Amino acid sequence: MQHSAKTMKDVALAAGVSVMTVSRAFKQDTSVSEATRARIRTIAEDLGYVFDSTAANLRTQKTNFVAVTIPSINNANFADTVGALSDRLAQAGMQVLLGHSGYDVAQEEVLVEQLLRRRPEAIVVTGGRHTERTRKMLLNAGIPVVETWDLPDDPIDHVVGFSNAATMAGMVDYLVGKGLSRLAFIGGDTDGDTRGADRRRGFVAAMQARNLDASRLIGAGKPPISMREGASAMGQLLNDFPDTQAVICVSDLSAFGALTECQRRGVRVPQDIAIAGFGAYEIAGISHPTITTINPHPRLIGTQTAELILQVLDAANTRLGPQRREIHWDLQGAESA
Amino acid sequence: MQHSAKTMKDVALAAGVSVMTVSRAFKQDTSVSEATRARIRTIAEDLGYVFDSTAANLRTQKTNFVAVTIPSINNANFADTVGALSDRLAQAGMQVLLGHSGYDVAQEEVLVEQLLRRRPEAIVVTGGRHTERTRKMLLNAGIPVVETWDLPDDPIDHVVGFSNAATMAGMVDYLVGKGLSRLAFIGGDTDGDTRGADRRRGFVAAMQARNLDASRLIGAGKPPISMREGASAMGQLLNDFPDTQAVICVSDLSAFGALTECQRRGVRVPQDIAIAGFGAYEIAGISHPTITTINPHPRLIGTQTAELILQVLDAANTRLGPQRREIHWDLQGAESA
DNA sequence: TATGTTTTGGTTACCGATAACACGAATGGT
DNA sequence: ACCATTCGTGTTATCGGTAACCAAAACATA
Repeated sequence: MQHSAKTMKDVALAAGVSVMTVSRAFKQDTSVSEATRARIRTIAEDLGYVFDSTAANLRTQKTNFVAVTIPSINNANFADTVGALSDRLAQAGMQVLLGHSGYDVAQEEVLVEQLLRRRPEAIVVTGGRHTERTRKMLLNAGIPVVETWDLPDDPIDHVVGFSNAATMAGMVDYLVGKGLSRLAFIGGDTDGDTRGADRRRGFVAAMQARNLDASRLIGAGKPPISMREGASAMGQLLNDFPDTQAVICVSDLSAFGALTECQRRGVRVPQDIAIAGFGAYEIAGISHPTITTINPHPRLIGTQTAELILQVLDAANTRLGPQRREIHWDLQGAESA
Repeated sequence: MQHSAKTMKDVALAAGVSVMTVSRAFKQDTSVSEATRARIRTIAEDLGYVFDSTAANLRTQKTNFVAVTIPSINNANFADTVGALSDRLAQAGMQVLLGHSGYDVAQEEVLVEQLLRRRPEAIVVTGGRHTERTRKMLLNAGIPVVETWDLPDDPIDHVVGFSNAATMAGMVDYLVGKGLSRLAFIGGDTDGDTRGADRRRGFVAAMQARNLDASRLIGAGKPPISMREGASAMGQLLNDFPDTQAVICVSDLSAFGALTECQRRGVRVPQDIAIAGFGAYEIAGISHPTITTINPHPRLIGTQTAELILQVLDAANTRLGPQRREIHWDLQGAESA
């Protein structure tokens, strides 16, 4: 069964034509008669020939790869973005080369280097904070770079994202507008999750701007924060700051965990304490009560990124400058706050 | 900024050595002095040179790619498997090339063809049901093939999985052991999700084997079934078969949706109706009540698959036969059933 | 010092496709 | 019937690395 892999040469031989003709038969290229093309295709299929992209990539200097890094593959938000990105790029015949950095910029650096070796035609990174060397590699790569899920002050190239800090300001305003002022924040206790850290900073800044106490910060463990960690953080919050009126969690997963902890303790949500999350995960819309959250439209980030890439690659000759697409997030008021 | 990409030739020129020496400096190859290797590495970094795998892959006929197809990227179970697989393979310098088929075997066929063009050194597919042409392509590929998340009767090559039907038999036994006999099943209403369909068939077979009525099957929509669809299916079940004692859902997500529907209707779980899920998603362990579920150990499937691949590739000369690793699932008895 | 061995680095050909160019045959307009 | 296009196909060189082979230098041993 372990055949040596067939090449175009084998097909050419079997079809009695030159290798070049076989090559042509596998493309849109009109310079082959329909008759020979069909014949070659059939022969190729019969022989079990599979086109070798590797060789074509080298010759044409085009890989049809778009590299993508995300913090974790096991996160519905990022998965949504990658899914949408991948589907849209597939329509244009491009393939996603995915890597995950484990919420670690040092790991991201290793990953970016590995991915660039594969000569992708564009690269998408999640977030706007990177090591110095990562920045340098991305700048030198000579391909479009898109930073997503963030709105960096000093972008490397293109940006498709939103301000994590602004979402927190929006949520603080929403809660304050409901007459709640003793607010807390539950998030990771390191800056490994740079977007989570941005949200925490955004919370603190928004509170201070309104002359409110911003010291109720609960560290829930190493990012990403799970439901379970959200629950234990809520336990800690209820013990340490029993008069807290509302808590913003770094994600809906921790928010749901927090909610279950309240249920276990008989604390009513939102009457005794309001809970808000982030991400508009499906659970936010179906839990009981439903969770107030921020929808950053992950799929939209994916499609917009894909379309930006296709547009930039298409206009490569026209020298299109860095593009910036801001995604408008929504605050989904629901039952929990 | 749009430099033309540097090649080894540029580095060789700058370092005053031959291209071959540069090539050697980038490998374990001992036939270069440590002094020149360090010098070349430094010069390369300064020039912003990035190694081109494409060329190396063509020459060596090795890509370090392992292709993987999953039904959906947005599924915590498959994400766990891919994450574990990817991490383990990365240790061996291999990279995962991921594609998703949208729970559609025709789409899987397209995907497999695309992936094989990239000349992966092994390919992992989820499930044991494929189109005839997919089977043929995989058989002809001349690389190790691993079918996962299933235990096919007629495997293509290697297998790392478990019997979906057996898990349902186990769950039926568990529920019957609790004195419940009027059981229902909630799942997708097409066979798009082949593993889900296997579980439904397993449920029916197990019921019939125990002389129980297996007609309480609720179709919840096109796979994958969401929490929301689980909720509406539960509504339908409560209306159509009000005396049902327990329901098995095709996944924990639909089980959780079903649970929330019960909460909305004031139906007590498990006193009025017991609910069981599948997958051991995090939510099963933290919802209130916690959900009785099957843990198929998704990460274990990933690491076992990775190790099988490394072992088989390593022993390529030794002609190792098809391997079959059965993953032992656990029934996690919890509060909901 | 002479000879054998190891280390280090260079030369050439090649992986499997395709761009660029070439050329004979078919087609068309007058 | 003649010359200009267009069409269909072949030939050659090439993409950027590396295997295989080779040669000079460095080192070791008698």
